[in-house]
Amino acid sequence: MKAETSPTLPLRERKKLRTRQALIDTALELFGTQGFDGVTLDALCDAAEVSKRTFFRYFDSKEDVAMAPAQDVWVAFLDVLETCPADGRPLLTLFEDALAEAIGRMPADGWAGLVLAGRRLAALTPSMDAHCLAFCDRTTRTALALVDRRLALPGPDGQLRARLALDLLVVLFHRALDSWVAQPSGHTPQDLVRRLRATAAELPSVLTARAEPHA
Amino acid sequence: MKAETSPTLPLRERKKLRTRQALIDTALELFGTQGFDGVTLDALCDAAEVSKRTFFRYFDSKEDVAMAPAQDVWVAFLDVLETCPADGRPLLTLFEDALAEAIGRMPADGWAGLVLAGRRLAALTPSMDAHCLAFCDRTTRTALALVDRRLALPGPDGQLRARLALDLLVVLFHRALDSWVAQPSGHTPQDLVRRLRATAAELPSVLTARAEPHA
DNA sequence: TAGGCTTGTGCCACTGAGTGGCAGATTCTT
DNA sequence: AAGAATCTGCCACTCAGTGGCACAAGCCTA
Repeated sequence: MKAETSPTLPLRERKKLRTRQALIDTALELFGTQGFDGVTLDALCDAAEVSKRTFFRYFDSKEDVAMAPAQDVWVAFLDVLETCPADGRPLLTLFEDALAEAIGRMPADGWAGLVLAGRRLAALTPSMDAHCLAFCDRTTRTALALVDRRLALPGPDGQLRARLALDLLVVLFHRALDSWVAQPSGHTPQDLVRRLRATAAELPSVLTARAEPHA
Repeated sequence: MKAETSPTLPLRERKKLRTRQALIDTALELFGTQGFDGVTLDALCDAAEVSKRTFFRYFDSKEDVAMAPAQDVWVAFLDVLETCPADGRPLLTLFEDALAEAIGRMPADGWAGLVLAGRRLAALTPSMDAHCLAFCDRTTRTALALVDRRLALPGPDGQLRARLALDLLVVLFHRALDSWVAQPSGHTPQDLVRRLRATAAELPSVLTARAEPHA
């Protein structure tokens, strides 16, 4: 990941960004080789040359640092949602488009690799998975409040429908991530968007799909 | 919650069930009055008159004990899914029906109250929410494996569609729980099923619902 | 009903995540 | 250059969760 920071930022802010990024990089590196539970916070802080106290000024938990790149997408998503045109698109399409754009905004050079590392780790570490799901849930609630403020949700169940649409989006994103992570190579943001679209395309048939017993 | 246990069970098993239920009851009672974080494990174990070591022989974590009643539904769900007829119903309907039956199997006398207490707690306690979501995710995976074994999932995307259907079910259940918890009274399993059905009925319109900017 | 056998429990010491407080260092402002 | 604001390091602390071992309670034969 590039450590390059806008030179307009004051020195103090640049240093903070660098420390943060250093923690993310070394964390994912160490976790990747020794496993999440195989690395104590003390060891991580030692490697990153910060005190444990400082670590917790940047991240809320040990899990947090490994999920930071993935969380960036959702922060961007909220930002897109805040400013995107509220035309007549179906709500779910609007959300999909916003998420696709948010993914597109991610830095092209190191982000994908960090997300990949984070997801692979989450697959092996229940507590990371839990934190990830909880984060998505919180983001969903924030997004709902945002949408409720900006848009007129029609009908008495408008709020519920919007919430369901957001829940659906989260589900689609996770399944898209699954298949994206599973592929052997070509882990680009663009490819992730492609998989998101493909997963979304399955949705209508999910509502009606049938299955027969084995022959 | 009834402590009555089948008299056919050996004494040792009956004792275990009683200890387990005592832990659940006192936990939800203490958490309810002093908050999840306001009660240490030592205090809880002291109140339930067991050692901390014993607590962890019954539950994997402090969060676990408060979620036990809610988890029972999903255990029952897997059981229903294992034995239900695999007729031509749409997959999602099949899942819905199975969950409805699982809810119906819950004991009528104290279960609803415990789930209610657990959910209210989860709304205030991020770590409980996280554990709950993670548990549902794990159950989803187990269910998928089960379905894959029992049913012929058609097409190359059959697996994905089944997974999405299960994800949808979990989302529907959570939204149903939300509205069930929000109502002032009448917290019965039957009412929860009613709300699950009502939420599911919204699903088709979610895929196409639109929203306009505020007037 | 006394013997061993299995299984559950209590106790204790330990690891590791996360927090509060304060003193000292670094950056910003004027 | 000095003072204000902010960030960091250090240390002691709480509490969740684990491993190990001795003991006790239910179980099963003779």
